[in-house]
Amino acid sequence: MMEKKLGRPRSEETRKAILSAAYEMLVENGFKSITIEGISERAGVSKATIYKWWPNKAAVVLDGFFDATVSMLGIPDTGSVKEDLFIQISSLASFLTSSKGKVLLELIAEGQSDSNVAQEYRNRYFHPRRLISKAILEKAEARHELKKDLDLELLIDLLFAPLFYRLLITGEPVDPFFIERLISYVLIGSESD
Amino acid sequence: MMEKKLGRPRSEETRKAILSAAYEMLVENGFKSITIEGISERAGVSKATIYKWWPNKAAVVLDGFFDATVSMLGIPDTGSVKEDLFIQISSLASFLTSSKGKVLLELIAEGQSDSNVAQEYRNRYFHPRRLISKAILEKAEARHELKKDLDLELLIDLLFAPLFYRLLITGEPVDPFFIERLISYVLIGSESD
Amino acid sequence: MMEKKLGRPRSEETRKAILSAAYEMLVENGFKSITIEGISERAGVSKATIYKWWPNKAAVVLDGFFDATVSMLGIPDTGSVKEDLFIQISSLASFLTSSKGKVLLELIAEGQSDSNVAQEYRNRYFHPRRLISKAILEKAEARHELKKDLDLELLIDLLFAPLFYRLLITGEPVDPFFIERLISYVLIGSESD
Amino acid sequence: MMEKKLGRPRSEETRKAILSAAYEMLVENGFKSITIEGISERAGVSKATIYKWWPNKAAVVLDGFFDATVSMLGIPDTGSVKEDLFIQISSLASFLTSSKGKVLLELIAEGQSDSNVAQEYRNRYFHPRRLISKAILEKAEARHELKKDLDLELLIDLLFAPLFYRLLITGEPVDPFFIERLISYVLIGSESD
DNA sequence: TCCTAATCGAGACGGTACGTCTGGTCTTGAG
DNA sequence: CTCAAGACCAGACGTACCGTCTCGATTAGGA
Repeated sequence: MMEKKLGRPRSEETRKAILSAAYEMLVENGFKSITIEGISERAGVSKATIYKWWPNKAAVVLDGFFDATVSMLGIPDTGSVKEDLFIQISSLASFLTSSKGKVLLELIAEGQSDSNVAQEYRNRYFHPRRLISKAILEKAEARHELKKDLDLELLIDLLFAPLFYRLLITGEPVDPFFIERLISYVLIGSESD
Repeated sequence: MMEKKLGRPRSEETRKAILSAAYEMLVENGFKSITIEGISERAGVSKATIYKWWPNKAAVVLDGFFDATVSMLGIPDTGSVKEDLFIQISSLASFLTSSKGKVLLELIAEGQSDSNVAQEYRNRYFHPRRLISKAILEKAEARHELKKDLDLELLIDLLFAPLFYRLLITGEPVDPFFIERLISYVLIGSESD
Repeated sequence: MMEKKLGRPRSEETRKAILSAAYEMLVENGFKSITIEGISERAGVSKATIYKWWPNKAAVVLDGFFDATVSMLGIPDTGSVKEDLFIQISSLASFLTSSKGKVLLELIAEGQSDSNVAQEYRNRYFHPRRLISKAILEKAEARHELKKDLDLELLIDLLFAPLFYRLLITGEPVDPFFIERLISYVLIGSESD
Repeated sequence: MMEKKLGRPRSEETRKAILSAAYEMLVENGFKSITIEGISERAGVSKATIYKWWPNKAAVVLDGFFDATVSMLGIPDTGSVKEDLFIQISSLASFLTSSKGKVLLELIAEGQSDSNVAQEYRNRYFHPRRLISKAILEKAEARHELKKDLDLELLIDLLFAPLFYRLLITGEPVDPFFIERLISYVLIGSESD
């Protein structure tokens, strides 16, 4: 019934050193420039140890990223959908446009050719945040701020997709004014009365 | 005053061989698996020749891709915005979900770490298509199908962003039913009267 | 005054398992292919245990070899030097050309870069056998089969060196006919009267 | 009929740099301590280039050794077999006991587990020298210094084997006095009259 | 029966070198 | 001047063993 733990236990210190090294290098020079050899050197750790616990570069880097990006994820609750959404979307936008957020975009890029990576950022990043958005909208629904029977999933897509569209594709700026207009427009069709 | 063209002229045959080789390999195994060495071998061309005319892998591959994807780009004109948009968005969606379209997503991914690539697909792919969308909406405006003073740029973002959001990030399906709901919802706030 | 033997005593079973594993692997695939890791696995023993008792690979392997090659070493005594020598040299030759003997040649090879190894095979293999050869020759001297005041050491070198010369260097065969001629020629200059 | 020589020709400079580096390291620290990586670094050459032209470490090192050890190989001709042999054997002995000669012993060692190596030193080193010994003995035969119908091959084995036997196995010294006695004893059975 | 001390297995770890691969540059001679 | 052929450097890849190191479980004799 009990799991046996034979042999020398895995060093937590080493694990952290690897993840920090990976994350630092990620922020400094971007995903593309990272090498396992570099991580190993920076972390003062043997390459073999890295390969022992992670199958490839993407896996280490993802772990490093999410290990460092454990955030609060509080649900804003001002009493107004618009404000709640503005808070959530703004904070996402300012993260994405920071140097740390750039990394997330690179991981999304990596996910196009590595489905494990895609799986990871969906589960570890997008899914939890989507639940929050949904909670915001459901509360608003309960307060009768919104029409009944709205397609909340579509609504969420409409609220978030443009941020990534601009950052990943068109390169247009994502500023508070844009977010303001975005929320306003998307919610027009959803207001009750 | 005239530019002199001394020596052996550049071989058009060679140029085409390189671009086709690049494109074929792109469709077959994806961007990541492409190597200049592979292209050189497949095209029966020296590596040095490739480097002579393109600065790096991404440049050749982009050229190969856009060289092969010269499409019609007709402006749909059914007399109904919804239908026009449905035609344009559907055809984009079916392209993006095809094996050739997958390549575009990979190029977008590549663009996250190589701004030249980003510049290229913006200018050669997205900009022309955006003009068409704008034309559709402006015609509709002229027909008074839409309210005056709409933020057309925002509208276009809202119509296209969700496709890429789903394909690049969430992995949710992009089917005709989704497109239908998307267009409907986005246009609610824009209809005149 | 007495040595204290505190703690758990060394396991004889383990010692044997290591030596047998080493010897088997030695005969199967040769010295070069042996790894401590392999021995440890095959013997069902921890690497650390091996390093506890032997300083390096060569030491274990040597022990394994000599542990398995404890031979009779009887002194032939037919009454005739030639025959006695023929018996001894032939049996050496047939050992050296067997798969087990090949190992001895590999150990000699190893001895060129590891003086401990050289020391070991000299003391544990060659010295005892040289004493026998000397005994044979001294008996013959006592029987007046040989001249007085012969340089027995030189004689022994001349009798054995060619075997190793052929096996280690020239690759020429070492067969009974060769041994016959060898002994005959070497003893010509040594016969009394 | 003509061999075509397409492409960039192999760099002679690079080839030499590799062989010298290999040889220097061989003499300095012995065969065991040599690494391809070390040679590559010392020669200022890419590892890939080394692997392009030589299949493994032994091959490079052998080439380096024989490239550096191109010797005169004159046939001594004093008119006396004993003296001729003494000259040849002495010069071999002093080579073998020098730091450069130690390398040859290490190559012989390597040859025990790599038959290509064995083949090489037989063809490139031992065979030519054996021909000289034979020439010396044949001249002596022609001068009637030696008996007719002697087994010259055996004679040569007896003259050279003890040197290697002592150096490779017993560790006994190989000095002029020993060589003197060796030659004298071996030739006793061969003198005419 | 408990205590003390050494041995042992399992296996993590920092290293070093392996032999391979690709990117990008350079050198030749033919066209 | 262009091109094919192909040699070359740089540097990361992922693997294999090395020899060292915990950790917990065993196994003796002595208290």
